[in-house]
Amino acid sequence: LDHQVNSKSNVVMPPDGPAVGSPSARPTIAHVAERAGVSVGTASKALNGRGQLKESTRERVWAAARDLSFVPSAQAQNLVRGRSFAVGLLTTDSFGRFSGPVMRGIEDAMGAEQLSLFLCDVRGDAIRERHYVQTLIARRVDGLIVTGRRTDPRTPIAVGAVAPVPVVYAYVRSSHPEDPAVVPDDEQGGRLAIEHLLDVGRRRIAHVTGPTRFLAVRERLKGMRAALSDAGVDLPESLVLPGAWSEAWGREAVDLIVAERVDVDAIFCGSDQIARGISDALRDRKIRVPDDIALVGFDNWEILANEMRPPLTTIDMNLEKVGRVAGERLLAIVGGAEEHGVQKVPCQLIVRESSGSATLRERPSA
Amino acid sequence: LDHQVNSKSNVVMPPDGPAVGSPSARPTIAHVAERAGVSVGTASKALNGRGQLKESTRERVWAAARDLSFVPSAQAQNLVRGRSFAVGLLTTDSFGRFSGPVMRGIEDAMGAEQLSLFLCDVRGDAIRERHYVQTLIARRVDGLIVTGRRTDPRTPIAVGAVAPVPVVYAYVRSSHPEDPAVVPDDEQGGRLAIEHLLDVGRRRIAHVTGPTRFLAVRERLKGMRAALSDAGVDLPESLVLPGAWSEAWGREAVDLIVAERVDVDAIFCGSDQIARGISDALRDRKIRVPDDIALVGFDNWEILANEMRPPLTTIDMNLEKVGRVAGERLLAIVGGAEEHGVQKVPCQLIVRESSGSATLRERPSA
DNA sequence: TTGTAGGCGTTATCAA
DNA sequence: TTGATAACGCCTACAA
Repeated sequence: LDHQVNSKSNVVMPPDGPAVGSPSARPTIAHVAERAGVSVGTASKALNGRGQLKESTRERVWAAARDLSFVPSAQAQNLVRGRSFAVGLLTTDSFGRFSGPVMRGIEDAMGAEQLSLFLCDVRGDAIRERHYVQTLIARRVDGLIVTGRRTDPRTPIAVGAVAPVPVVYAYVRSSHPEDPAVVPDDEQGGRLAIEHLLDVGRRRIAHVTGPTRFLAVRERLKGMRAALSDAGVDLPESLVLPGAWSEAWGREAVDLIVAERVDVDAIFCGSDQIARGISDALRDRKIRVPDDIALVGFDNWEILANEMRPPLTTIDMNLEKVGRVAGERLLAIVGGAEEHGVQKVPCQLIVRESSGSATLRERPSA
Repeated sequence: LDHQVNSKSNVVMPPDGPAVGSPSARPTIAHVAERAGVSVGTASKALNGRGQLKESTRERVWAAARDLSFVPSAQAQNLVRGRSFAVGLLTTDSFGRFSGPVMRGIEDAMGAEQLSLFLCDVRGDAIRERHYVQTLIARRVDGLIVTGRRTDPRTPIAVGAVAPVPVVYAYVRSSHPEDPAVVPDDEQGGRLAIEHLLDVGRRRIAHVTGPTRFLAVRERLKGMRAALSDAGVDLPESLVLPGAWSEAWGREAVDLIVAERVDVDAIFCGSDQIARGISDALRDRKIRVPDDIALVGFDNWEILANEMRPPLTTIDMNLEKVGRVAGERLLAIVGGAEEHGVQKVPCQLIVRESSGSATLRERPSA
């Protein structure tokens, strides 16, 4: 046995693998077995608690493993298990503002099942994407999660049709609607914002938002329309102002609203950044928030929303949950379940001062 | 041979591995060999371009591999290579504002060497950290990169001393100063900011910054002092205002400065967020930027700096480079090199309008 | 030029 | 209760 173990030392150096760890390579189960005076098979059983073993043997093996600080090689284990217990995370929005929470949620779901995550920053480059997918398939990942920077459909990931790897999309859809995807419920978010503004007595509500080519923009607006129509409140087209995702556009929109002398008592903003621009422009013009105009944002980007004067009431997309659900769906598929279609995670209203729910009680609602 | 290949199908199901991919498991090199009518060894050589093979054989093997869309199992390859070609990424600042660029840089360095990244979000939890380190060691990662949310020293990662895994710290130091770490050169950054303000003719420069318990705060201040002293300009203690990393503190600081009737023609801000607060407060008071007071921030947080009125001159920490260098140092260690100590990546001045380099030319410097 | 055999570290089956 | 043995998928030295 001793000989067998030592034979490891005259193994040739791998061609591209340099001399790392070779001086004192990690102990193998053979070392443990030798030290405990048992066979490798027995050591394996002892360590994994399988089979019928004498208690004393089990303990000897454990002791040996502890002494050598033995950690079994997941590489070898996974080889026989036929799975890698890892999934690939393809991110398009290289660590942008939205990816963070989504990734955290995914990580959460995976951690619960002891799966590891391979991080791949695709950066919107098709070449990189193909390369990464190839690598991940070579690593025999159990599945793929694709995250995006926007919720619009994207061309599906090309994983060979031969031995298909399950794919779940998070904060982005596949253009093939059957592919499992998890996104925030933007329509419900829009509805939520408007219902809140109606609740606090506002009726002349404008919407300053991003470019209409974003699905999110269209869906939030749809939700807004639905809420207003349910309440029997009119929405003149002049009050819907799509533009850009920037503070500058928020400020500009205020110029427009003021120039046109539009009568408005609330603005639903398509993003917190837009809200910030609006808030600043209103203050410049001595228009009070929320007394004159109430504000509701979208994103709950706390570093912005909390610092605003007054702090911003906004819609939280529950991105962490979006990620977690995506992870859970992937795990379900890996476990043999069928998962199809887009799942929407509800948004949540975060009330702060900019919508003046407190102030409003004291004045007659319009 | 046929029999050997088919024997794969009566392999027992792994105990915890569900029925994924088993219906049509991926082709192995044996399938390729069979289809090409050669032995497994020959197929291996053909695919890897080793040994002396007849060109026609090589081509037949390649064709067979292509037909089966064969992708070699990295699991198996790495098992014989004795390396995983993967590194663990332990992030403390779960995808915060600073992690993004740092991670991108790390990813860059790794991608160049075909290494994969295991993502582990430690969330500042020691238990999670231990667990992840254990997992990563089990996966036999070639190394570890630890990123932080601030550059101050942290207790070193506990990787067993037995078969030590190389660790490099990025945007954080180990409390053991010999451990390899990569951080921005905050002192040089502070110097850069001040030299720029001096260049554009400012002399009464205040510093509004974060809590002094941050090493970054102390080092930036040190750089500021050095630059001023080199220029023979005085820095009264009353002009140094440590506080919090928030817009609110920026606004408050303006109150203080105005209340004390301090004569100031420039403010060096410890963060872009603080600068934003200062900028807003100055505008509220009709103090012009840069005409009355020039502003330089720190971070180059573009989404903020670009949207400011006027856009903010600021210091960029080159975080992506910090990450890249950290990755490269890890690779060097993996390759057998010795790497020790803290390496500082220079900051960079980003000139925008808030420091009024243009405006200033036209007025006499103070 | 090609095939055979042994081994990477682990687990599971079956025999002892 | 334990120990051989044969996989898992791949690579490489050596024999043919």
